[in-house]
Amino acid sequence: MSTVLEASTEATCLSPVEIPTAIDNAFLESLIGYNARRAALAVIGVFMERMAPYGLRVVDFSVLTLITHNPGITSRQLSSMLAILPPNLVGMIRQMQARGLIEKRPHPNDRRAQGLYATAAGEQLQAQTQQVVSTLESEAVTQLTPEERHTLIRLLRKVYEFR
Amino acid sequence: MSTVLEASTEATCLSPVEIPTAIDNAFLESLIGYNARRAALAVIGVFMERMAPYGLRVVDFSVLTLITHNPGITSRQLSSMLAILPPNLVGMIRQMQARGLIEKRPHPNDRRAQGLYATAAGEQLQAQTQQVVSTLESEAVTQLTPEERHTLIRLLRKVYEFR
DNA sequence: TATTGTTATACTCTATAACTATA
DNA sequence: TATAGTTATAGAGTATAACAATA
Repeated sequence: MSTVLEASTEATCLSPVEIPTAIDNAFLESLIGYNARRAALAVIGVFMERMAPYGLRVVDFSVLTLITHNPGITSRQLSSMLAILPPNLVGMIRQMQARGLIEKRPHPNDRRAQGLYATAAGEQLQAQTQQVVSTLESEAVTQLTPEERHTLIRLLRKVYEFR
Repeated sequence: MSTVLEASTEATCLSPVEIPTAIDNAFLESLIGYNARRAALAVIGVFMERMAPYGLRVVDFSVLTLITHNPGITSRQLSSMLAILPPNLVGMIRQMQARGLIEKRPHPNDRRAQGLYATAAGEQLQAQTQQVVSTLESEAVTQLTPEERHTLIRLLRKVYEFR
């Protein structure tokens, strides 16, 4: 994750032919999608750094969190919630199972499905990393007042819930 | 691009073992990064649909826009601005060149570098698609007042500029 | 010695088709 | 006939190493 917007500042030569040194990025910067993406990348970048020691990617944390908070959730439900296609969940789940973080149990009403449950180790790791994420969240919005933070989330929801 | 958060609503069976039907996603939804990412994905999803007829992806539009607004910009500068690694720009630039949208000219002061310039066709396509993007932006934030839109962008900048 | 643009390549992420067992 | 989970695989996106030409 690198700094996205660093204008080159080599003020060495003023060429007769116009070669830009300070870049005009006004239009892209006026777009919600552009700014939302940059903000997400910035936060998620730090997120990845902090999660790495625990061997979790962002998506792993999301999966483990949803399973912990929703014991018995199915793979299909995870797929819907996180917009991950079912085939791409198989490996993640298998890996977390192999690490002893989660386990599968037969679904009581549907023998096709399987309920997913966090193990004690999984719950512990989730609690640990949730704390890390909460701390990061506080830091990331240190520039924002609590009210601004609330406003930001409310406005972001408005943007993605209208579709 | 699918709906990310659709709680399964099969109200058929109330099982004795607790199998969640309405999913608890409260923690993830409380995170700036999560909401920013969802908002970005929502807007960019529509973005992709609208750009497809012009044969441009989001990144292509960004590149074409920066070249149009900064005639003579170098590949290295694009790389910094858009957080795209230099090797991954080569193909894009070659393709846009083959489509007659941009052209390369020798850099006046640095024979290693090349200035990138939009052709007449490139400028026309950029103007067309910028209009499409502006329209989309208006629609995407139709739920927001102009002031809210301004606030949203200001707060997003605060989040990603603090690093 | 450092930088620009490039090649080749590897790795990750995401998407599609098809199968099985159940519903 | 439709759905849950899975396999295999294809494609897109992103990353690193190394090179020639030039600074």
